[in-house]
Amino acid sequence: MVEQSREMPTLDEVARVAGVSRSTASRAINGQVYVSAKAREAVTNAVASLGYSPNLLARSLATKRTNSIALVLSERGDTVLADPFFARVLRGVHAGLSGSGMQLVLLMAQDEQAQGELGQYLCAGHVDGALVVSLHGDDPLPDQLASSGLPVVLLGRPLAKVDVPYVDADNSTGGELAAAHLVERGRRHIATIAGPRDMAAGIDRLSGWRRGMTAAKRRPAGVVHADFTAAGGAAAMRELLAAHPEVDGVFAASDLMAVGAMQVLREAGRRIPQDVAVVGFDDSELAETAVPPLTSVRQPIEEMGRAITLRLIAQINAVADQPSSVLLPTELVPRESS
Amino acid sequence: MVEQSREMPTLDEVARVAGVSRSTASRAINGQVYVSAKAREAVTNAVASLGYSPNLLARSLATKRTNSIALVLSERGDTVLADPFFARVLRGVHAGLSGSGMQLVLLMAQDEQAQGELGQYLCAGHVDGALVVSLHGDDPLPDQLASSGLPVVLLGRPLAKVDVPYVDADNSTGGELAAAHLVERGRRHIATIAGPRDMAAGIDRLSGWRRGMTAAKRRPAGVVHADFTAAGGAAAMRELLAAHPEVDGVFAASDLMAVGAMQVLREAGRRIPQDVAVVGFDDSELAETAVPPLTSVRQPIEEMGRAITLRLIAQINAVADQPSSVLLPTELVPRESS
DNA sequence: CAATGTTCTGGGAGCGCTTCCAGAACCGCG
DNA sequence: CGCGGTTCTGGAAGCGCTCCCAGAACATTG
Repeated sequence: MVEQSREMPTLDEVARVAGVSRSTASRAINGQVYVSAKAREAVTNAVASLGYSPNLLARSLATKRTNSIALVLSERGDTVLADPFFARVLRGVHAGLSGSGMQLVLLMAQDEQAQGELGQYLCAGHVDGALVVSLHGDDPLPDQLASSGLPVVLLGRPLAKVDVPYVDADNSTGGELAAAHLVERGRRHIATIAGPRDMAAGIDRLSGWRRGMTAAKRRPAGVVHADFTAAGGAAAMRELLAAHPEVDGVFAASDLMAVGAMQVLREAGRRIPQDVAVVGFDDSELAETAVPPLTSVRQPIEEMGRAITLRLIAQINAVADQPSSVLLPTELVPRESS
Repeated sequence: MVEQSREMPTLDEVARVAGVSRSTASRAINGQVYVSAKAREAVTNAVASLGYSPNLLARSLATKRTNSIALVLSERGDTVLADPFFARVLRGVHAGLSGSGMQLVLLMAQDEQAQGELGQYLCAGHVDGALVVSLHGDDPLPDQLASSGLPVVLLGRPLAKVDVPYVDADNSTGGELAAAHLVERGRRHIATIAGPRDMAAGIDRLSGWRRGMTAAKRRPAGVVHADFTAAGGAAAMRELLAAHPEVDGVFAASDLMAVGAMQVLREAGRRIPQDVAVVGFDDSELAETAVPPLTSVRQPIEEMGRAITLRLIAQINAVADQPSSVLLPTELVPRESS
């Protein structure tokens, strides 16, 4: 059942059919110089007639280049995959990869134990480099990988100061934009549902929002941390309503949390945006389909995925002069919820 | 910049440090029989002290086993990745993979030209098997792969009769359930927004719905095909309203189309579910968050992803007695839209 | 025509691993 | 003590490819 119906032809056979040596066949196939037109043609024909395609494994073993990179989700895979964020990153990575001839290996740390295996797998020469999406900023993996010499680029600012290049959205400015927007909309009691304290995205959005509030000379009307999920956002909103019933503007650090919050607001009889204006973060599809459509801070996730990929490929090819890290701009997309 | 800081130790070095031959070291590492306790311990120590981890490439070359499988998205990658369907499949695949020690390589046919490369890559021995998610039923890829001897399992019934095992949801029964439900809710003029004619999912849901209608002795009050997107669903709904203003029940073959349809209904002043009951398909997150929450036919997507993965692994390991194909049950999840 | 380059070619040594095979070491037994 | 049997070991031959190197073939000069 597992048998490969036809044995794959090898380079030796190609060489034999073409009447040249294996070396010459190899050179012809790889388009190198110093191959006579005659030999090249013979090899080309042999390849075609045999339906030869090189064994990439063997090639990799010889060249120490695998032409594939890993996308590492350093989170429990089942959780992170539920997040549309991930799909968008993947799209960006895919875009960045296209035309490079590289393949993508998807890896997820499913549990503690697998974390070790993962590092081992990555260092065992199966990939040329790794993209690490590590939502929790204190992840040891990036450092571990980088110190083993594997080219690594991070998506998302790491919390610890590690010497690994990263690409992130300008979360801080995004938070600032949200604050400014709510102020501009005439809101007087502005609260925030912040992300987790152990994720850079959570921290930076919150600090940006704080900066925006300070700049507008406003005092925060409540700060509650949640976990970026809809349920978490709902719980946080309940908490906020209880503690600060006067709240009339909320910045949720993710669209998912914003949607959860809107649900709670609706149940509490608050109209959106008349009674309470809501701003989310991500500008995901969810924001567009929400009722009412959600004002949200757009972060260019696909772009980020693309950026880390290009950056990694450049690093693998030892292109010099790479910026160590990049923040991509965020922008506010006003809709009807504010 | 690309240098691997420390050269990876090889099996030879382990053997030398342990004072045994390479063969013995290999046997010890792979836990084979016929290794003396003494030798085994020496090797174990050497491995630990050197920080050795086997080069999987070399191992694969020797064993002709790569311990990785491909997930092939035989659609334009950027499109398919936007679909939450895909994320759920991936989650299922991931679950199915866990504990098997296999890795996942993600492949997408980005364009016509890449389609060929893709097939070549897959057959070039880089993976032990392939999962093919091919939404358009007339995709030539599955057949091509299977005939090259590579173990392949499909997600989604292929349109052409090919000799490749597949796993799909019982779309037909799902459509039937939707019809029966709308009838039971007392709807008299039931229409459907069907999926594309060239996808098995579209065809099967429609035929099931037709069967359900016939069983209830009802005549369809309109059938419009759309493309599974929200915009498509909206356009279809407009068409339906124009042609059949009396419609009071709609089965949309995807949640996305259902949401689009609901938008149009709302704009047309129809109340949901009082004036028009709506049933979707997928039971996605969208169905839960829609306003009003959408009655939908649940298909166990994660389960399907898991099933194809287990099936493929079994096939790779040449486990006999595999059912050729499987339909997983669908069920109706009633919510407030009907 | 010898001398000097410039293409082009095949042999062969790897890459790091598994695995076959033949033989060494050890076991208990008559 | 010799003998068949079991357990263990190292040598060596691959897996399919790349790439170095020495030399062959050919072209170009004085």
